[in-house]
Amino acid sequence: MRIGQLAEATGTTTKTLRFYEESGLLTPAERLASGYRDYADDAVGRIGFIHRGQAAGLTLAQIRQILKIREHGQTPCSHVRDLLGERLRELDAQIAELATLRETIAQLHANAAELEPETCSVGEVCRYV
Amino acid sequence: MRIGQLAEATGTTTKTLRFYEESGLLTPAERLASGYRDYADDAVGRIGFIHRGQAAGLTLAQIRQILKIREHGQTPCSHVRDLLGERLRELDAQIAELATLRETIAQLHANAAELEPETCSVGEVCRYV
DNA sequence: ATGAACCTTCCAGTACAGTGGAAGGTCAAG
DNA sequence: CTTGACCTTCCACTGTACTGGAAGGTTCAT
Repeated sequence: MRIGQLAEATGTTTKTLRFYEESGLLTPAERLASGYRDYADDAVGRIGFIHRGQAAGLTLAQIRQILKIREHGQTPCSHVRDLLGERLRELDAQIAELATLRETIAQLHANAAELEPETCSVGEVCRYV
Repeated sequence: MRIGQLAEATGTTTKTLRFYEESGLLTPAERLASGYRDYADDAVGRIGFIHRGQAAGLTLAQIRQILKIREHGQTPCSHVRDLLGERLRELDAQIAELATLRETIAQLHANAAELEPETCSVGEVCRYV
């Protein structure tokens, strides 16, 4: 399978696939006599895994770690469990932070809807913020 | 006031202040005979505004817009109101997205805590993701 | 034989908000 | 007079996940 076909099969671009190879997410593909990359069918599964990992909020660096462990013949299970747990804690923190920010902004916005521009003093930039 | 003193007074760094000037967030400071920047006292307030704007989740580009309007002698009130409203909508969308992602990951994590590594097939990278 | 569609490498750029470091100028204290 | 703290400019780099484009090679159909 050539790179364009693989890109189409996995819903991505040839640019991205070359970028993944360069980033160590894909093992360098075999080459045809022409120099074209020639992918085995299992590449589709590997790229699917990358996409699912991304959808689960893992970074490419984390996905690369998992793939490396798999390549060393080990099962990356406990590592994946840890990564997911970590990601869960991060998400909770992030959501809490955004919720606080949302309340702050909602307050500012409510003030901005109420106060009249005339009450702005010259010395400050904007009394709403 | 020299740049180091202003940095200390506002809880930032000289690097950042020069970066703000270059980015058009601060009007270029007066210079002493030595070439050193010499800030007026109101610079503290302006940098405070930048920080409050950031704390409200505005980007430097948005803060710059507000400051430009103020510099043109206009009151940026309605613009600020719009920016805050927009930011509020963005935040709501972002929080909803993260909440969905959180549930997906919580599910994966629960599976990962339950299933045994032996059930991993060789053909897939990781049955948890 | 020629044009389209595909592939190759390499270099550079995107957005965001800074940070790091080199090479050199200025000022006050000892 | 020199040391140290401070300042100047300029250039490059951080991290994330790609994207764009140039210059050139390959394959296949017409």
